[in-house]
Amino acid sequence: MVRYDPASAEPKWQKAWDEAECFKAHDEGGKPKYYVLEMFPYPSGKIHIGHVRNYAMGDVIARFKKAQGFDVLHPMGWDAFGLPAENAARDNGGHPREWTYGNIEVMKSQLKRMGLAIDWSREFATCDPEYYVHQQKLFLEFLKKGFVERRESLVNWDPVEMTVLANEQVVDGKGWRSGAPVEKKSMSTWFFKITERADDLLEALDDGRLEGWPAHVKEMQRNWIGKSEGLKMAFPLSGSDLPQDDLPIYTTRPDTLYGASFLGVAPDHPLAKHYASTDPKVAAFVTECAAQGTSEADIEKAEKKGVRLPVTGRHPFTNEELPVYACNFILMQYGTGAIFACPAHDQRDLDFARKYGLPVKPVIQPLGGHGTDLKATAEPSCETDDGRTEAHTGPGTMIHSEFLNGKSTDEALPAAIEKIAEMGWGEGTTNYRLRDWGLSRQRYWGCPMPIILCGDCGTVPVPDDQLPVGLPEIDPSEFKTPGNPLDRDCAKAWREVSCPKCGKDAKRDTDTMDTFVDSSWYFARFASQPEDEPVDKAQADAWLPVQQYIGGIEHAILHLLYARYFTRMMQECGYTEQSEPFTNLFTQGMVTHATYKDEAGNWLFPEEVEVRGKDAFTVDGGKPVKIGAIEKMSKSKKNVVNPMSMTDNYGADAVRFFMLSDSPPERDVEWTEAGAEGAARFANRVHEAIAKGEGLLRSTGAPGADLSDELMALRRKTHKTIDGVTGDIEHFRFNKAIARLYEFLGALKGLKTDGDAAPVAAEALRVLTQLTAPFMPHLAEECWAMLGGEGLCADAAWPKADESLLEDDVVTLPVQVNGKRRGEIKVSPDASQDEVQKIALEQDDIARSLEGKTIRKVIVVPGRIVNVVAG
RNA sequence: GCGGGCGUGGCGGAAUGGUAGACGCAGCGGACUUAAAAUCCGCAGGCCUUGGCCGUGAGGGUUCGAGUCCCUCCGCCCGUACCA
Repeated sequence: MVRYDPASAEPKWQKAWDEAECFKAHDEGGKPKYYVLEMFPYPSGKIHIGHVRNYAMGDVIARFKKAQGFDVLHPMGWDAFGLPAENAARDNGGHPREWTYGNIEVMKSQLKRMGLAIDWSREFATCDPEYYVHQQKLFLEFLKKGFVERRESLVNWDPVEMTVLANEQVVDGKGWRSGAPVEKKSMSTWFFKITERADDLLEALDDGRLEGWPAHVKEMQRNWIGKSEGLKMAFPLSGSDLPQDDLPIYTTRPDTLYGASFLGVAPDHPLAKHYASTDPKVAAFVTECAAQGTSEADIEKAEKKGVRLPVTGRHPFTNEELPVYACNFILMQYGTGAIFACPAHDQRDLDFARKYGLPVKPVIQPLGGHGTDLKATAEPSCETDDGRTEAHTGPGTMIHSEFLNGKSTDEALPAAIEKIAEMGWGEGTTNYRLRDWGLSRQRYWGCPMPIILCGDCGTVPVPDDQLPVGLPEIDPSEFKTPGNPLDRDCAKAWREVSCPKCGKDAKRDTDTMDTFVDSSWYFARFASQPEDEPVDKAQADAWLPVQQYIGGIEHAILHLLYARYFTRMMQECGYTEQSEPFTNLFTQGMVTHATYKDEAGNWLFPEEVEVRGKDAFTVDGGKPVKIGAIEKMSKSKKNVVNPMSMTDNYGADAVRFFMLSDSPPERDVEWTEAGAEGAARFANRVHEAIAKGEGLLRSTGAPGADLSDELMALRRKTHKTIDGVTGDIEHFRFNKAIARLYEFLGALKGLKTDGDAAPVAAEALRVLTQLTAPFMPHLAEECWAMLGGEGLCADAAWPKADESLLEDDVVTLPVQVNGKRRGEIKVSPDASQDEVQKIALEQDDIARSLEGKTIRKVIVVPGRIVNVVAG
């Protein structure tokens, strides 16, 4: 018998699919539409095993939905702008464009080798001018509608490299390459006013529009938007050289106002900056904070520190003068950048108060237990039972708070707001953690802003007939110089233009757009790509929203929130009826691999290592190798495998199959060679089983009604497998679908293919082939052809389970005594509870276990279990 | 720090509150072979002498019954706004 040979079969069937235009989406036609999309890849050089997992999942869905009769759109493209292309140009010479398109070519051929059911006719890269011209048009439309504006913002500035740094490029407050302390610099940049949509973005998480999203992703977005109800109020200031009369603060805990012991402002708050200009101590502190990382984690994890400012603020209720500090844990971007601190009921405030000897005034008596004898005191309080001291941030009863005394915290909150509003000091307000989306990037390899900056007219849109604003040709050597080449002489001719409004000398905006903009509407462009506008509404809405979106959890917040926001803006501009882009979302886990180190502690690639049992050795030399932790694949630890060499070894089907077989798709999966071998073995076993039924689909009809028990059992197994695998695919339980395929293949052992058995075998083998097809599409075609199936397996209709064959005529029920399994009984599935109870109590093992005991209760769960309670 | 996730045999993992360990990997035994590879068949959570006992990160709780629900704790991973 001929063994299955993926190396010859896979290219053969890929060609057959191509020629039949099997996976082309049809805009016209009466079939229901289904849009399945995986997050498009960044063209980094070659495909990663993580891509294989992602696209294998989408491919299962695409093929499954096609078989179920849908007109499927399953496109592919490239998220092609971004910093790595410039880094590559700097390090290796060449132009970012060449590097990017070269990578795309390689990765496309690699994806094709995977045999994915993709409609390649809709492919584009975001760096194609034909794509970004429409992005520039959208930007200008959004500008006209007031969704975008230009304003000042702070960035990480590397004074040596003369460039803006990403947060990840700031290490310990220093630039990653130069090592120079990073400065915070103010620049005029563009913002999408996403905060204006915060409420709708939040509401849609709960009003049913995103029912098909994982709850945890919605929770993450909810927290990210961070809506809070609170109080905005101003504390009147006194002191020398006052730049402002009062200090507006924001708090979500106005109930703790009587516990206030100081006021705090962010280090980059105008008040702090004002005193920094005259007081060296304040200046030193502000500079120190500016050097601290800008990321939220850095700020929150840093030791709580501050510096006293020469002002005090008057407490509106007590008239007490509270000291004002600049504190490193206050964020200028959140609220008003200023707070009142209540150390007794906020941990950060308490840490700070301890350090600087500030009073701690408890005003909430915790519910129940400890803390009942609290007094207003300058000492740290709220001791817990084990002697630690921590702030009580939970609910309780108000004390030492005049008009609030005796109220619960829930009652005190609105009461305090009302009183402050009455007195005219402030008002209740809603605040969001979400900030506007700054989209300007001081980089070359991105979509240019279609804006001209004129000294007289300000920001002027580039006229429509001059779009796209392309990237100027730049000599590759320019990328060796740090900073944005668009700002330098090499781009002078491109940059210096006359103002379209007044005709005077002006210059282009040299910033390019955040690459998140590129990925915020690509899914719409896949659905419809007219030449003269971003999308055609009718055509786009025929496909949108994406029914199934699949990608990494790392995009749970930013990309998905931005895409949701963009869809709303496009809706308002009349490009779609939709407000939400993705109906169902699935977030898949990462691919991990063991790490290896040689005796000297150097990382080794998996192909340099031979694993024998629990030990490992180098391939050349046989020196001992230390096996380390199983971790996310990363170049630095060399624990990466090349999907293409794996495909050479085992076949694309086996690689795809293994990626889906071992772990639930939302969880991380560990790549192992043994697993890929197992998948290849499965392919061979299927091929072998099918070979027994060669031509059977041509030579035999449907199974008859009068069959032996054995053949009936096989038919039941066949139909139960259809039912199970169908449900598993629908619910993204690919690992379980595959387990069922293994089980089914096992049940086909010793299959007879003659006489009465022929039609039953034909049915079983056809079902095996078709259920395997979404996972191993090439093998399935080979099997389909062997069985004598008509046309391509990829075009065949999905098998339907016969309901009458899904139930057995006898069920086995476990019987427990006091919750422990003591025996089992066989009963008819429709036996009454009384009958089941009777049979259970008479069963030998059960009767023995019950000897000398009194039966108190018998619980019968139909079709499940019997539990006898006895004592 | 905050937010999210995960924790079950040697390993990946199954299990609408109802037989814990389906299925796979590695392992062991057997068949085939001069031999090996490949393939096929079988065994397999742990502990005690055939029937039990113990077992789902730790500790409590709810229940006739808990891997699953509740509370407390431990460990690991991800996100944290200019990486994509």
